[in-house]
Amino acid sequence: MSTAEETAGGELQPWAEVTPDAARRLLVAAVEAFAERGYHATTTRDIAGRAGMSPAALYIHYKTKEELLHRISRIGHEKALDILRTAGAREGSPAERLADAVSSFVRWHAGGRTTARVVQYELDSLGADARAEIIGLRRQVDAEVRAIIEDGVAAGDFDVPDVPGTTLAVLSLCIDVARWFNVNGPRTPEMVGDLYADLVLRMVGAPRP
Amino acid sequence: MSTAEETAGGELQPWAEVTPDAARRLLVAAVEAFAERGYHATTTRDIAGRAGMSPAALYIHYKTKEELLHRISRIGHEKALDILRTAGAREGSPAERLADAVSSFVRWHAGGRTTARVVQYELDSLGADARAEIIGLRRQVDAEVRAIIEDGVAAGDFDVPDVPGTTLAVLSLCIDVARWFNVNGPRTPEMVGDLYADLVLRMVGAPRP
DNA sequence: CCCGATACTGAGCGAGCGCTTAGAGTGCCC
DNA sequence: GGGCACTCTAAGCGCTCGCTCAGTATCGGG
Repeated sequence: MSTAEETAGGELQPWAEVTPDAARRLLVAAVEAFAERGYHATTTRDIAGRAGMSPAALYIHYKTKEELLHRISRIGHEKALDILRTAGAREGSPAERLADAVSSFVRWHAGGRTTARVVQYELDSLGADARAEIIGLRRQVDAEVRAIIEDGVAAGDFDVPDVPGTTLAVLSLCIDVARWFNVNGPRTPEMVGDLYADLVLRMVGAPRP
Repeated sequence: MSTAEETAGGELQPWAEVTPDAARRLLVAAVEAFAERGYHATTTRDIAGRAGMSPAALYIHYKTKEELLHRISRIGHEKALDILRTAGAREGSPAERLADAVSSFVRWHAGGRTTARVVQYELDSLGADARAEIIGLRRQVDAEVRAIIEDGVAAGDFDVPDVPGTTLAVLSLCIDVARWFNVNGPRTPEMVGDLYADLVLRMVGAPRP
């Protein structure tokens, strides 16, 4: 996690766990292609081409095209959950923890927009079994954010009439960053993260710095 | 606009302008199929089948499959813009107008989730020319919301450090409703509209009722 | 009563899809 | 140095895609 792990897009590579090297290259190529064109509009020939291999090479490392999407989705959701768990478990007031969770979650969606797009918007392209597994991870993501908001309400720091609804809105706001964020736009991921943390603290009626 | 215009899903039919009848049936079938499976995963045979016609019948009324998406997208964006213009032009304080804009915009995204999904998430499936036209409509949508927020800031009713960023966040929040809203879930479109209007007033630091 | 215009169908074309298979190249252990 | 496991390619199979076209049913106007 210490050495250079950036692509041309300035995106961190959380794919170090994928081995061997050829399998990782194929997976990274698939992430880029799925993010650009969508899962169904991407061909296995396109993925293999981006990885500098023949179309048949894909099937040495993955059983089907859908298995690629499944692995991308699971690793991505685990990373997102990890980010929220880290923010939720840190020391500090509920407001500080919520601001940390939102800003880091948003930074991940903006900075790793290619990955986040696939993770958040291609869920319906998975088969029933794989989709059910991913939905389980999403429930854990939801629970993580709700727990912070409930802490703030219990501590009297937040004013939230509808905790489940507000949790949903906060997550929805963060996730949609992957749809509109433009790497060549005027905002850096850090700027959006700070703006959104402030907006979310307003939404829960927390005292802001 | 007065008589029964509801589908089985309880969704208003804004497709009265599409004639003749067979062309409208094909377009409604395309909206449902695109919303369920996405544009690229939908076949022309599927669209024609849902409309109770042969695959070839589609090409009597539309030149290509993409023309169907283009027409759906344009009509949908015009409807969305119309909703925001109506709310923005009504009488009342900036807070009342913003709450009205958000709640009606959200009701449209939740109640007409099938249409909204296609309109908001299949933009990239359009060709360059059609996409450029739709992006123009989106800019007008953005301008409409920003104008209300600017009015509130000018009147001293709102506290918004970053008007463009907050406008983006408000629209993003509303649009993402089309992704997660579930017709069989616990919330009605009206409940989500009210919740979101309140959350947005908090985001802009407006006095709330 | 027939005629042309309109709306539609059945059959199918060329292309590109996901995926398979036979075989070639490469390195490692004995 | 020979055998073997692993990795990759060239070729192509069966299928479905978007779309086309010749032909049929229907119907209002003369």
